[in-house]
Amino acid sequence: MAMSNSVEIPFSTTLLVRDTCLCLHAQRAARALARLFDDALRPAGLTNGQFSLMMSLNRPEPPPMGPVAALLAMDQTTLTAALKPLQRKGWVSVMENPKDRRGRLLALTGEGKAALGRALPIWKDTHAALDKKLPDGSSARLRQDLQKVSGMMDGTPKPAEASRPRRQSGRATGD
Amino acid sequence: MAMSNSVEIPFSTTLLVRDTCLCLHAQRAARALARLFDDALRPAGLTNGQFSLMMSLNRPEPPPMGPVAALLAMDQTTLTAALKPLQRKGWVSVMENPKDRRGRLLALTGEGKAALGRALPIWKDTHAALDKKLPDGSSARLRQDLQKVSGMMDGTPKPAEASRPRRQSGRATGD
DNA sequence: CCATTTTATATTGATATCAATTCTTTTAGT
DNA sequence: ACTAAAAGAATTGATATCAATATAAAATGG
Repeated sequence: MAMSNSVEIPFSTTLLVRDTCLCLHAQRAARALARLFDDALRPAGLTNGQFSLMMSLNRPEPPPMGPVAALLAMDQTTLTAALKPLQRKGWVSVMENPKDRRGRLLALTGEGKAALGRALPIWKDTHAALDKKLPDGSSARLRQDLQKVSGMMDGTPKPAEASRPRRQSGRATGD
Repeated sequence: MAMSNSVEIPFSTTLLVRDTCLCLHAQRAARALARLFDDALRPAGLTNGQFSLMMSLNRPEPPPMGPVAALLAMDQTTLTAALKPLQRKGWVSVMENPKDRRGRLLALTGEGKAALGRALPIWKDTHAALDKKLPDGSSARLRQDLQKVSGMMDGTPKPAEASRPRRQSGRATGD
């Protein structure tokens, strides 16, 4: 009598989702590429994410956190957390912005630049090998398409909801 | 004697990496898509990853863990961890395989199927909206290219290294 | 049948990710 | 200046991710 009415989604639907879901495909490819670059960069003491983050800090002027998080399409709190191990290693310095004491300015240290310099040729080789393994033109096309996707969701908050709270309602309850 | 010799990577290199790194582009797009689907699926009490995982369990026969992890291109230990909250919710059952008592068989419960059924229309709508926002043909092309990337790294261990240890050497030491 | 190896999964520890919240500082409005 | 609102980050708590390792059971080779 329990009768949860087991809605029985057809297997064909499962196959459809499995084959068409862009989000699933993106997560899979992201995991696979992360492992590829993590393995390659391990001798340099960096993960793929740390490499990208540190490279994004290699600028003429130390950037504040907000724009860096936006560039990497990650939550600001994720960036705060990601900086911790890099600060501990002495590769990144986080200093108060004298012009706005709420803000922080992020900069590579000398050691950080050296580590990044050691990682760079590994990145070059790994990426070149990846490019070569992909069918001609795939690489550039994929890059553009991925950029479209991340660009679609970033800065442009649809009108009709300007300045919404950080996110809608309570977290998933899952009764 | 410290002499870290601050290798000064040119800013142009930073821009090159930022613009061409497939791994970075994949991570950004994956994060953006994850947020999109997480937000949409929240009322159903699922994240995008939980949705994909549960959908992959909607089969005629309960699969063991290995193939599911491979399908999702995730580490087996990640799958073990990902199952925990779903088991707690009573949406997925993990049972010992009577044919091979090392293994586990994964199955959706009735409640799990019901939850997945509630999430399905949300996925459909979200994905349709996403497709519509992408330039014509981008969606299918992106899917194919992503599949090539994840497929490139999965089952086909190059010869000349058969049965390598789970991963090469020690973890990144950092310095 | 027993010892060795291999296979399937779990555990531990570290980092990554994000929602919700809090704290501080700045900016706006008066 | 004073107050209220907004902005930038940090913290907390939960899940995700993976390397290294451990455990158990099956397969394999005498």
